[in-house]
Amino acid sequence: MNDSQRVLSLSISSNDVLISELSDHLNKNIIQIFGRCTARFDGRINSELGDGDRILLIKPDGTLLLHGFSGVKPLNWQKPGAGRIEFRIVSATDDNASWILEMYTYRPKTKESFSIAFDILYNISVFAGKDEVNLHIAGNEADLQDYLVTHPEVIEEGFKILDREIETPLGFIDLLGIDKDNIKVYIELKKGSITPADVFQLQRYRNVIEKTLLNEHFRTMLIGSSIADKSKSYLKKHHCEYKELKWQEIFPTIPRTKAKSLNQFF
Amino acid sequence: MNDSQRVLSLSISSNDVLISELSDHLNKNIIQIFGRCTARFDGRINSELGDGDRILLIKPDGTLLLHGFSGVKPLNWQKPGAGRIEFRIVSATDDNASWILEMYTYRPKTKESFSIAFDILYNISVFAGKDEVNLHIAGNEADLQDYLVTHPEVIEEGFKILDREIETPLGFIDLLGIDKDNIKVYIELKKGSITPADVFQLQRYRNVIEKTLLNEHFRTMLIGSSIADKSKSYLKKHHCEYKELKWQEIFPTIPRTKAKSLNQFF
DNA sequence: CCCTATATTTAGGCG
DNA sequence: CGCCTAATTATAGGG
Repeated sequence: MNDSQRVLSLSISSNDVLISELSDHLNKNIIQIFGRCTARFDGRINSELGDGDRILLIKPDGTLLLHGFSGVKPLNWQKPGAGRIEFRIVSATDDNASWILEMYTYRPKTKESFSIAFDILYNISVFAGKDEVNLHIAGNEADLQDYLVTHPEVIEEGFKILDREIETPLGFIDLLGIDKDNIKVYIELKKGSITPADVFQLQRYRNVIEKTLLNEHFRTMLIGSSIADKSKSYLKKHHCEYKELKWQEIFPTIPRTKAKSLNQFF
Repeated sequence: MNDSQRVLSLSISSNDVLISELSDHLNKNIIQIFGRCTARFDGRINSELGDGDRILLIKPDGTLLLHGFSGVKPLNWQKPGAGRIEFRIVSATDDNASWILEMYTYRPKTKESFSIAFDILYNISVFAGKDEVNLHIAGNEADLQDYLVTHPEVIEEGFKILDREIETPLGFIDLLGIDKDNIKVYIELKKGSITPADVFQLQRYRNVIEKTLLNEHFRTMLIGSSIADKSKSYLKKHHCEYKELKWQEIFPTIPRTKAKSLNQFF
């Protein structure tokens, strides 16, 4: 398929041809249907979507995305792993004057069914392409952990990291360090805001470590970029510490490749 | 705009016209660009996306979605709330033989920049439409909570609900009930599987309630659809209970409206 | 606006 | 495959 054939606009005038063409492109190319529709999803939840103009994307792996005119999340969707996607055209009225394009699929793994009914079709297109998905991400929690191992001084002066991913009976603690006074410090690391769940978790770990270390003095610390007052005082009350690290300020930007002329924007 | 004008395919031959047309449709209609591109996102995280064929959707509210050929999640995206989206065309080579379409936007609230560079454009389309988004969902946790309030007998015979959303020093407990022996039961409700975090949370709450109720006997219970063995035994060890509710079986299906002919699929 | 909690979370990693 | 956890989580709801 050369470049001029990357995009195909399907004719919506002939019903039989349309259904057969859609089937041809399923699991090969992206099928896109723009029209007015209703939808229904049943499975993990039941949802019913009233009339509206939407864009349906059907990816080659079977992913279904039904997008409205706002927001990041689709109105309805289905993950890959469903059975074959079926199309059919049914009469909307007794006199066969108008038609409805229906799509249906069922995903046995999660017992989910998803169906859409278009009563107006504005456009049906097919997109052919290749994408190796070469996505590099820098700055996630694992990267932050790496950074602290090589830059322990941002935690405290004279700080040293002894180990990471320390196993406890309850799971793993991100980091074990030692402060300038040779006191062990167990650290739970969060990229963003500290949630009550994080606080509970650290408190649990503290209880477990207490039993392990017996009378040895030690510290437990949550590192994150922000915390609610309520959580902060709760932590303090339970002998846990909070250290704020605005990682967006300290974490290095990934080196820019000469990504075409993109960087000229900056 | 009548139906025949819902979809517009922009000509990609004239650079100046293209940029001006794109600007015209921004924040009015959905702009869709299908082409070969690279992308870069900086802000909460830094990401660099290598060459590939993708579909870019720009919604009227400023939402940006860059989709590849598989999966539910976009490869890159940006939430609404960014500044104006800018387009420009730059020369890819010294002899001006080929061009690159660049898109850039910055979201001050989260200090995020997002840029995309298309070196091949297969298709640029614009979609006009209206969507009131009439989405009804049944079966989420709030519905399950409502259901238990009116059907407490599914928890235990002779059970009664006394209160909901009980405040603690850190967070809320979903339900407070009383069993057939007049023992108070504090309940944490989950739609799906119980996670270790849920278990910690309930245990914490139990400790807090212990101090409040002093010598009064009480029960604490996690309700969910499944649990790992490890969590189950941990719960038991800490005098917390687990009650399994396969809500998908007990929760009523939402009544089907005559959604065109959709239901004929079932 | 901050804070909290849910989600058809999705997706990845490990045992 | 189940379990666990991070995520540019997104998003809604409450104070």
